[in-house]
Amino acid sequence: MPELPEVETIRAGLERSVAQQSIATVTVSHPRSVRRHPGGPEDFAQALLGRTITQVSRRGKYLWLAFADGDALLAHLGMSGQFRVDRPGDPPPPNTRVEFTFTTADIVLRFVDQRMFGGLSLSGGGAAQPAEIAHIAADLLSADLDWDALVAKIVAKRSGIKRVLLDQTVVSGIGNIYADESLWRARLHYDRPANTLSSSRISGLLEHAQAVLGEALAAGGTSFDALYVGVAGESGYFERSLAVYGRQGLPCPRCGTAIVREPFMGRSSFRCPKCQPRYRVEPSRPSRVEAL
DNA sequence: ACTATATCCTGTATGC
DNA sequence: TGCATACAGGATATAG
Repeated sequence: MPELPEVETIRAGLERSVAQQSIATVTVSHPRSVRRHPGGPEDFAQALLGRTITQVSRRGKYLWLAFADGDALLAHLGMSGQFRVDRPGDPPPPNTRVEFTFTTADIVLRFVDQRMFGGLSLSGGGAAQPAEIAHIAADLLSADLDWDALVAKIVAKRSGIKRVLLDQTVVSGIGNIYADESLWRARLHYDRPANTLSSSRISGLLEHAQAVLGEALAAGGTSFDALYVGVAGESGYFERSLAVYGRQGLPCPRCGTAIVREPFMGRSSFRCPKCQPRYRVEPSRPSRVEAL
């Protein structure tokens, strides 16, 4: 599942391949992949012709190709989206949904998406930052992150801490894999209410999350299968560094206890039952009212 | 305002 | 062997 490290790996690969290129042709082979474009697939393709890409940017799990005219092509990979940079004539990978060719580069850019939770859209005036993602918070690797404000926002929430980590309007870029890995490093249970944690504990959790994301990025992301690969089809290799995600029944790398898998928020959560015990509400001590 | 859930989608794995 | 079901989960719409 593409989360921040995977999206950033793809962003960097795209920037190396398509920056300074002008779009020559656009072929949409499945309308769902451009469902957020109001004018439909034909209008989407037509509107992109001749645009020159200046750079490729990212915020959280969104990325966008900025155009010289100030607009942008906004993309989200969803569960299974990929960008592939191929040679013309290379057979298209299965589930290729949109294809681009360029006026000068001898490459074809393909948006591939098996499950089609992802998609592409044209963002008017979005080159610096698309208005469509104004609600997406800064991520833990971004320069404009306000650490203290983030901690304050989290400590005010009553939701389980994992739900908060996954809320892209609080902090962006974290998905199920890195949420579980961060919580394991911080020895926290996923359902512990955020407002039962001290600010320093939350800050520590965020430092762990930042470290996990950075390490995964350095490894090129996490590839479980062919659903996440880089723009040249290469796998990331952070999977071997995962402590808990997908490892139910295997020993916790810290204490040896078997990792468990439990449903939470309609998806799987992985934790060490010994390092990350369920949070118990402190028994409120009988309030002796002195005056009585 | 805040919190939680239903929904979208398809290839793969598992169960009977 | 074949068919049915479960599962993977990011973001959004909707409900409470």
